[in-house]
Amino acid sequence: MVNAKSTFVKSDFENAAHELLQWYDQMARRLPWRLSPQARKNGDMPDPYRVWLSEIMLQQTTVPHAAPYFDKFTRLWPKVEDLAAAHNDDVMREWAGLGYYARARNLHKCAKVLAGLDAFPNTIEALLALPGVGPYTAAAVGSIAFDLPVAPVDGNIERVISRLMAIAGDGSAAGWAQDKKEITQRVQTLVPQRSGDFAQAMMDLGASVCTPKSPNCMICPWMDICLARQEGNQESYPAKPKRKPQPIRNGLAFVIFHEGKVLLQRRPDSGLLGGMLMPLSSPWEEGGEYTLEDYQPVKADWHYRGQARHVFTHFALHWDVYVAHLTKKPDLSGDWIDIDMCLEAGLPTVGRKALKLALDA
DNA sequence: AATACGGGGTT
DNA sequence: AACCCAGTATT
Repeated sequence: MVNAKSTFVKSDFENAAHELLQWYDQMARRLPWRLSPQARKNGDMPDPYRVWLSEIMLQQTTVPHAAPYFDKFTRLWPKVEDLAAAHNDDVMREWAGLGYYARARNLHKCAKVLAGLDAFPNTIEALLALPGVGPYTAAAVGSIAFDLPVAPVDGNIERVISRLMAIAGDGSAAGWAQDKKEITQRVQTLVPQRSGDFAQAMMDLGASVCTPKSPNCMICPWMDICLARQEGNQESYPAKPKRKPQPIRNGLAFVIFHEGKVLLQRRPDSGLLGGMLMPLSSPWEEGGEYTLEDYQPVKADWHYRGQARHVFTHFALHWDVYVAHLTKKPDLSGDWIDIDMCLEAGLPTVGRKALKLALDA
């Protein structure tokens, strides 16, 4: 019974949380949704609404990308009741460009639930019941907003803990699933009294020190106790399965102008870019070939403006952009938006790319 | 367990 | 061009 892993005992990392918190007290990033460790030690706690909002925005999204959206949302809707009272179209428009648009729909749905409650849910079970809140977000909000004795596990913390405790399987999907389970269990054994700061400290460590490539171990508060560093294989952790390459899909975009306006249509609520405004388009199924003749939404004198390229999660789109200036208003459903306003109308990035090509010329 | 679902940064 | 994400919901 003597490999390195089975000899793990809690005391190996007995002071780990304390050492990390000492580092965090000096090095904490200042973020719009965050209370400083000094403020928290004085007994202040953050507004749970702001913590929840930030964590939804930060799902699979970097701090620099999310921060301006957080500022905008809290300016437009300072309290959860304000967000709950907003029109869904406005929420979707303001979210445009952040990606994973189901988050925006669930955010608004969740705000309506929260506005009907007497207090913000403050147990893991109650948080998990909210739309758009999964295991990570429940633990993040629980610890950061309420100091519940739990640790969130996101990609950063998976990496930090897998290195600290040398947790890595064979790199298969099944092996990684097992690793994640073990990481989630083991990190709980480290959680100190200041669980909110501990969670934020691990995120800061992952973001600024224990980076995926070339981690800066020399300035790490866990330098001496990190098992991966003792092995000298920091970068081999975590052992994640390879992602499979994405296929390319082709499609045609149809940007229709009429009397200084452009026609946009709202996509169905579910599925890719759900609920977002976009130019008209052919389908873009894998292996599909679409011709102007067969797929034009209206007979017109179409002009080719170039190809908009965009990478989604599981495929890349090569979208050939055609424009038409119609003198007679076509019989097509959708919203006619002033040309000057259309780039601020709340389009997802791929829609903006196509529109920019169409407006150049 | 696998897939759908954006977008941008780093190397 | 490959890799990395401050994940959740659905199948």
